[in-house]
Amino acid sequence: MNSPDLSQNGHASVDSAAPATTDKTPRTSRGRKTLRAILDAAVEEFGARGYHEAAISRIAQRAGVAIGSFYTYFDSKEAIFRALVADMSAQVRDTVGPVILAAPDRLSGERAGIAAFIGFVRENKALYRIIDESAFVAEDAYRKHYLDIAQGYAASLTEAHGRGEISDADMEVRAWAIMGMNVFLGLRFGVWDESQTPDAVAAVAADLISDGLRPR
Amino acid sequence: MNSPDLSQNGHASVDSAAPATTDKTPRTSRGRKTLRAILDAAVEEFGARGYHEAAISRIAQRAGVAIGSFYTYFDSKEAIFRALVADMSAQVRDTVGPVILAAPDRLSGERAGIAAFIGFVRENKALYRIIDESAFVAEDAYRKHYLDIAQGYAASLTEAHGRGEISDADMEVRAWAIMGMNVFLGLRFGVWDESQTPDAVAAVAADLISDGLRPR
DNA sequence: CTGAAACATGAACCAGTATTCAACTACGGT
DNA sequence: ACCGTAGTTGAATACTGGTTCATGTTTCAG
Repeated sequence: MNSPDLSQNGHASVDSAAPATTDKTPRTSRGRKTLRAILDAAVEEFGARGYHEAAISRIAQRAGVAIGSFYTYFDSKEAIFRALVADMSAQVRDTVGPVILAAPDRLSGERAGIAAFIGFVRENKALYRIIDESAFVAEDAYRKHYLDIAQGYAASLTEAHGRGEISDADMEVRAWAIMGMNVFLGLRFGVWDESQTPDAVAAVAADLISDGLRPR
Repeated sequence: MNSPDLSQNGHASVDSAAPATTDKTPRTSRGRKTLRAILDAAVEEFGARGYHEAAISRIAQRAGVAIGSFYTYFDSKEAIFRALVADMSAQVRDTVGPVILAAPDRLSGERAGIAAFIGFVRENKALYRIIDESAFVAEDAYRKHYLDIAQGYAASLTEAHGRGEISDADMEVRAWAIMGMNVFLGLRFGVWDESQTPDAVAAVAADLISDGLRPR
């Protein structure tokens, strides 16, 4: 495959002993700048037109470089798309995760997390679309994204249960249920329509997660 | 656009006074048979390869007809895809809706509905994928699909609240949250993995919807 | 300064495939 | 039996856009 190492701040890049024959990671600051430009252009292009309508030539144009330069940094259209998916998958986790953890208890963390997610989506509509489309372009990356999140989510739910904060049940199913909620609310109230505040939506959703529909 | 009328049993086909100049609806039983074959082949092809990888030539081949025959019934690749989306959108509603309504009360209906949905997904994986991909191929159809469902859903939640079966809150947000739950559970436990029974998953989800996470 | 490694360029190549169309065959009513 | 309409056929057309590559230019360590 061979893509430049995009890992910013920390996230170990798991290059399992790559023979480094054709490492596409830039070595000079000029290269890094070009890569950055291509990446940003790609987010715009993929976000605006979707994977298949997006054209490498247009990405290059947006980035202000020649087509050939694109291939200096990425092996293919799919390669850069995958890089973007992985990059933004990490961004979502790094944005929402800490917010949930910072809360005093699980239930209030849930609420803060949803609000943070909707806010993130509003600021990153293109990236949101990219992850969704990866289901059809790079299914394994898509699965990994949600499987990873769900796993972490289920684990923290189990912990919360250990502390007596939430009731008992299959935490994996719950994790997927709550993830689905978040994603759809993000689409509806983050991407499609911003007339409601993230907090208002999060309040309703968190209340549903905490107490359900049943009348008191 | 001009596509053949796929509406089975009832569902009014809203052909707003089409000049009928080029109606593609088959007029003979031979034609109906061919159309059916093309439709079935298209579901297979789109389901297996996704919209962009799918080829009209391959659909024709699967259906056992010539490429030209495809264009006897559909104006374009996108047209048949949209027809499939609309068709299956109706199928989902007609399958799950009645199950929910048949339940004695909203909360138990919720559970039956989720189980029915997961069951439906397992029997119709291809169609499930088609609806999801419509977000990128025919966004308006995708929006309509979920907006319609959410609307009906919110309305019935409001009714249930009127009957005192559920608590008060923004029903549209709730509808979207529950839809998202369903979709993700359908993906995870219907498409990706069938090791759990739909009923088991539905039980956990319905319990979450009814009583939330909070320990009793 | 200097040469090798990095990086940049974009025309040309090429594969895939949606759609058209002109010729042909089957059907159904009279 | 006959004719007009419905349906069938698949080679040819047309176009898009990913990828390659041979030829420059820039960077930077020594």
